[in-house]
Amino acid sequence: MDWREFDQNPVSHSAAHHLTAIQQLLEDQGYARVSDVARKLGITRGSVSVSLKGLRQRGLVVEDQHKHLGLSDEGQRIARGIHTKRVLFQAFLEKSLGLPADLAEMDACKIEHLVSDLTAEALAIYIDRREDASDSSSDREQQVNALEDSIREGRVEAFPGKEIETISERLQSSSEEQSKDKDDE
Amino acid sequence: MDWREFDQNPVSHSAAHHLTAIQQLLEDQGYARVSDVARKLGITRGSVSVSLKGLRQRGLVVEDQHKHLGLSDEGQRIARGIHTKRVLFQAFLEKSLGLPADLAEMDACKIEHLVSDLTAEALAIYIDRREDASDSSSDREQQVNALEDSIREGRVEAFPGKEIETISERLQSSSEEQSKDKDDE
DNA sequence: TCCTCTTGTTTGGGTACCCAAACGGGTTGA
DNA sequence: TCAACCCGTTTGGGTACCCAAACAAGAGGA
Repeated sequence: MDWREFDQNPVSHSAAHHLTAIQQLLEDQGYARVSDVARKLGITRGSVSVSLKGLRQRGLVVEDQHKHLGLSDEGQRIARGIHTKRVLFQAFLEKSLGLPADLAEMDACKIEHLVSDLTAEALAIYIDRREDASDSSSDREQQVNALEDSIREGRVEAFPGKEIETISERLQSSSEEQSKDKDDE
Repeated sequence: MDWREFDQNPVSHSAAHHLTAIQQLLEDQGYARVSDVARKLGITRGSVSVSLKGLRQRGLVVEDQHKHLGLSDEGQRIARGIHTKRVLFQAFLEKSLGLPADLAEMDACKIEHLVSDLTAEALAIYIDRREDASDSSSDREQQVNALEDSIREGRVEAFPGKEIETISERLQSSSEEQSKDKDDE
């Protein structure tokens, strides 16, 4: 598998944030201009101007006669998809893994545009089923406690600690067995 | 929160793969040279030569008198961490979310270097607890079935479909409630 | 010895981002 | 009317990657 698949995504990290920024500005204030996007993303107007030129050529962003920005159908679809992925991952990291909200937000932001649609779909189904099935609050509490124990013991300081690496090795060897079984078929 | 945190990671996607490639080559064949790394990553020797110059300056990669590459302690720690994260995420995507192995591998590869150590730690704990707790095979089967239903219904074609977006909206509004509660305190 | 192969490096070109700075067009208050 | 200001765009510079191509150095085989 080519490890460089990462940069042949539908949209880059930068593009993802430009699109979602426009979408959010439209929701919040009814319009979006280059300056608004620049302010929201914390970069210069010049950078946004250039980036949007590309997105306009790709047909994701449109502009009316008053320099007001909008999203094409495809642009909307992409922006919605990214937003959905962010929400799903943030919720999973926070509620299932027990991570603090700010860290969950940051990690979700980093990966939102990278994961495939099918992965997001599967995560949604997974979260949905867990929520129905059990008293998730006590579940989450247990996870938070386990995590805090781990932090207290200082394992995270030198990642990966011994315990986590044992788990990782076990997972790896079990998946190797599986692929061996597959070869035997 | 600054959305550009993504590029101020300990190592870039490229660097991550250079380091893990060296580590794996050392395991597999006992040595690693520029050409070996280039072959493994599918890029030219020239690119690897330049990239490794930077990693050597950062003290992550070392070189003996015979042009044989190695990892410093810090380099080893980073490579091990990335590898561990890849294994954890791949296992989660495949076994808990029921994704096909190749997709799980691809998505894990994309995010392995981005997630924080604490997130990986939490995921390890999470996986570990689930494995002990329940008959995970039937769990996984259920998840796979649910996912296949979803695919059959063609929801993934136009991501995000209605159902998944409903879940996402619910998650979002519940987390907004939470932060409102926090403000009231 | 000489030819050939492999190896590692350097160089010039390309892409995708970012910034700072300058410029031209509007709007607005004095 | 005109200076002050905000807008969007363009331009030159910087970083981090990639490639292709040219080079020098070493290792062998004929």
